[in-house]
Amino acid sequence: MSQQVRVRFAPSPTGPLHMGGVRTALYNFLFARRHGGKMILRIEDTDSQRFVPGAEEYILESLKWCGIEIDEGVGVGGPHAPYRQSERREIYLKYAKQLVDADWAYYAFDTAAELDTLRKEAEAKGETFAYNYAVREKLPTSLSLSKEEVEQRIARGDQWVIRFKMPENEVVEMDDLIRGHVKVNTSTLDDKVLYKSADALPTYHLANIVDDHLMEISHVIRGEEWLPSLPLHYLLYKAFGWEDTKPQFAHLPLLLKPTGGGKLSKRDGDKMGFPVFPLFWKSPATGETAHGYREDGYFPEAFVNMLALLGWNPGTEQEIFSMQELIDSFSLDRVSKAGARFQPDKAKWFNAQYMHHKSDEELAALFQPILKANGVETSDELAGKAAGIMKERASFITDLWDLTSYFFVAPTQYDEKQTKKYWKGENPARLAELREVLAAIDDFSLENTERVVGEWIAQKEYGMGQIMNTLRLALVGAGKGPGMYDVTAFLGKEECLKRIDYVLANLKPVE
RNA sequence: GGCCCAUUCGUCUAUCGGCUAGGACGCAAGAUUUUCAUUCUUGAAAGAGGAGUUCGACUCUCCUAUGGGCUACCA
Repeated sequence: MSQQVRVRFAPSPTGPLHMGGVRTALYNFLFARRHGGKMILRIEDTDSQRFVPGAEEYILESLKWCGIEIDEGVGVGGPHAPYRQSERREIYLKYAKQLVDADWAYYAFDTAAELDTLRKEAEAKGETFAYNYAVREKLPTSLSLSKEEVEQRIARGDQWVIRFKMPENEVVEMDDLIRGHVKVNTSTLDDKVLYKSADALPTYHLANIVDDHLMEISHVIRGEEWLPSLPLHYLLYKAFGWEDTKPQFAHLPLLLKPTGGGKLSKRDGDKMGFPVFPLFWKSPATGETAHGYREDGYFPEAFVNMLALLGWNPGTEQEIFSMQELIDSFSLDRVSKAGARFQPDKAKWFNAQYMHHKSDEELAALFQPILKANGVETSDELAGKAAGIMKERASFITDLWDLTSYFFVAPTQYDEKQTKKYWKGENPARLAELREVLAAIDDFSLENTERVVGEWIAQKEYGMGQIMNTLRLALVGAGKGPGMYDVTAFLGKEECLKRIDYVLANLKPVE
């Protein structure tokens, strides 16, 4: 790449950032890092109606959690500040007027209500209303009105918009890094609003092109939903005379629902029990809440890894990637063209992989808050040890409590099935015998206990399964858990004997 | 309706004209295991349909079908 790579992630703060948005941000970030370029965060808050308080903070926190670093933009500043479009409003009018002066745009005075009736009338006749070359000179615009009237209307405070004057019957030829060559005839396009006087703000199209130009963006990597407006954007670059610095475009495939049709939405997550947002979200307006990957026990590395492989592949059979490995292998030409259906099972699998490879120390740090929430005060060492023993069986950090609680809290209730199966016949008496065997052991390490008990069972010719499961019932309270000697070693001699004594004294054998 | 994009196992995908179509998730069976998992082995499972180009097409072209996106003074 000859010029400096500068990419941007430009979300609109209209709600929590969707995981599809996170993926777009991730691909931008990977591309920037891969090419030694800059990642810019621009907030596109040009819709004053849909602004949601807290959404911007949510976006920032989400990116941070994922390890997507911003080089320039909202939150960090930079040479092109401000990076919030609402703080750049005075910039856009000048450019909009420049387009009017160059006859690439015009003023339109229709009200929303008037346009609405025009649309309805057309619909009634089985047609579709398009604001384009066919009607713009028949409607109240600066193309049909006299110069004086236009000035008069503006002066007296009539509301107006500036619309792009879409050429008639021209073919726009575009190149997309993912989709290749695309052609569109301009007659199928309409005169998009670029600027609205009502809130003195541009629309997406104008603000986007102006800012990308001003911020020297080299590559626009965004969702496929923007492909239909690419011709407009191409024409805008042409109208401004910026064609030689026009960025390259890459339109990403969409993330689709796990089942059924359409793109992934919040509702799917609620229905099928998986998050569609990176972080927990509570709507300030409605109080509605939504699950987040973070709170649901996902590791950010796993979430990012899973997201990266949804629509991109490295061309090898590697599936587990650290962020650095993603950076080293990412390339736009290995992004697929078709939409990718999101699969919760695969996300879970990725998380389990990371879970299995975490060190005891890392797990301890993540597990401690959960232990505390369950009223357990313990050392990081023990928390990590318990987590380490059981991590192979867990997919999420949140699974760990169910898997390890008996390490920290002695059972007082005993699983019915396990009790029925093993707390009968000779087993209670054998457990009493085993208690004495254990009591005589000095070195209570896993290996030694295993050896001593093993020899005892062999010598007495007892059934291994009966003995071990009875012991499991006493120590764990159920038929679950890791290897029995993992439990004895963790608990220690004193606690083991205590739990056995409790069972011997309190649990009534079944007949 | 119009415009645009897409189409390989159920799902994510590999294949850039030579294929016995590979991997992963999930599923099934088996092995391991004192429990539950993990792990390992094996298995079932795909080129939307039709024309063309070619010695040869999953790969190229066209048509059809299907899916998706867009069609706001929202992004």
